[in-house]
Amino acid sequence: MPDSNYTPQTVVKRLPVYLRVLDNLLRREVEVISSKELSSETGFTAEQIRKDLAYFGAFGTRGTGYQTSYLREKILKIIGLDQKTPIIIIGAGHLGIALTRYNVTNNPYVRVIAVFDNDPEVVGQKIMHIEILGVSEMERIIREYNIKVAVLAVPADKAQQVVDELTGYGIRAVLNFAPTKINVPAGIQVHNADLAIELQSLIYYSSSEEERMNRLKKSKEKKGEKEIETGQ
Amino acid sequence: MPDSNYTPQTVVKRLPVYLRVLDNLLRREVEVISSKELSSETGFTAEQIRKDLAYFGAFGTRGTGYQTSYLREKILKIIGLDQKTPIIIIGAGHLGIALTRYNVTNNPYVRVIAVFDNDPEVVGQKIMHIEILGVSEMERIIREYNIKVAVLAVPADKAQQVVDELTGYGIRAVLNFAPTKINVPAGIQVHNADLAIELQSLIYYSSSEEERMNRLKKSKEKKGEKEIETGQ
DNA sequence: TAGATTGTTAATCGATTAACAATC
DNA sequence: TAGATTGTTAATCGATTAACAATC
Repeated sequence: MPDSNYTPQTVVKRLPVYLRVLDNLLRREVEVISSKELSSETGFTAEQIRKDLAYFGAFGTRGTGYQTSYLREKILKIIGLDQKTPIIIIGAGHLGIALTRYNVTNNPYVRVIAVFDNDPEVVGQKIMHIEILGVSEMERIIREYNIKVAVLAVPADKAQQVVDELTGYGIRAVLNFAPTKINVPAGIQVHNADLAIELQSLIYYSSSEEERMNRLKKSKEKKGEKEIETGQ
Repeated sequence: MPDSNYTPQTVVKRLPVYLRVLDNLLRREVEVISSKELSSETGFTAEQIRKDLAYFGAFGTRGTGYQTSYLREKILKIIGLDQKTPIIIIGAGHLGIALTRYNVTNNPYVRVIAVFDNDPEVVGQKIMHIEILGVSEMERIIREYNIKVAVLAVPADKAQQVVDELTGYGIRAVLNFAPTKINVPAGIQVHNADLAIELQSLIYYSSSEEERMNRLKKSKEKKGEKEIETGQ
């Protein structure tokens, strides 16, 4: 029963793109924007943009378009970015450090409260002004700051165990960079940001259609042979 | 005209997941696996897995399942990972460095040929054993190693310009970490791995359905008020 | 042969695109 | 009023799920 207020995930994923474009437009002091112009800025169709926004309300003016700053405010509210979201990052390896720096410098909508690691060598150090804490401090920090969102940058073999802990402490959404499937109770969101998988699926497209078809043909032929060999 | 050999992108994105699971199974010396078991390892349905594989051929044995090592070989061929793919990484900032290390240590299917940066301070340094070269060397390296895949980790305002160069030198697929839309000629693939956007869409789900509905309601009410205020 | 599981076709579901009335 | 553009409903497209015959 997808209740009447259900919004497809595919729509939700586009909202931050709209937000970014609106931020850029405001910087350029563009005060009004049509769905057609938003289309050329985002790469999504104008129809899709209008339909996406219609899930949440009617924010435009017929004949004119959308008031940039007003639409931005609305989208901020819809996503829940009207206040800075406190987040934590688990894992202070190279990726964890890069993600911390990235979010501190480039993501104005979140506040990185702390980074956690189990290596005593790095605990106590700082990434920019953010402290690296031992994992034993996780529960305290999560509860103290009422943190709901965690970024996971730990090795694959530690990921499930860490997420079990996190959900136990009240975390509701995890951005998982560990290359492994994670099981969570209903209602908890895990989004996978699997860099190796992204790259590998891209490699599929890096050969021409012709090369792919040749590989495929060879694949099918070999299967044929194999069946004959073993089929007797 | 989606020709008969066209494979949906959504299927291609699942192939590396199958590959990873098969790698793990082989390590555990599991020799045969059913679509049902693959389902529990991947989180995709058994029907979907069988249908995905059917795009490329018939690799299983009815009544038995799939031979792990054979299916792995086939998927390697399909994606084009049967030989190590040479890639380059553009941008030796924190993210570029993290991506380089990550792929060198964790992605056995690619070989990072070089990292490029325009900062003379970092050019000449090494990340693990990989050299950081000036961007003026890009063309030479791309042509010398016949590189088709690039990972882009440069600031947003440099991204389009760099990609224009890359495609000019023969790059056919770009994994873009820069938070901006990139325009490319037909036939060139750009996949966006936008970390801030991933995180922001996750934040949407970090509040409960109730909280979201409240925000939404408020949003719609305010819009209502606004219409009344300005509608006279 | 009986049991299991694939490969494939048909049915369903969901998302995108097209069309257009509403309205600024 | 004429032109423009939204918001919304209907049509289309594509992907997932269900069903089942083929076959090991």
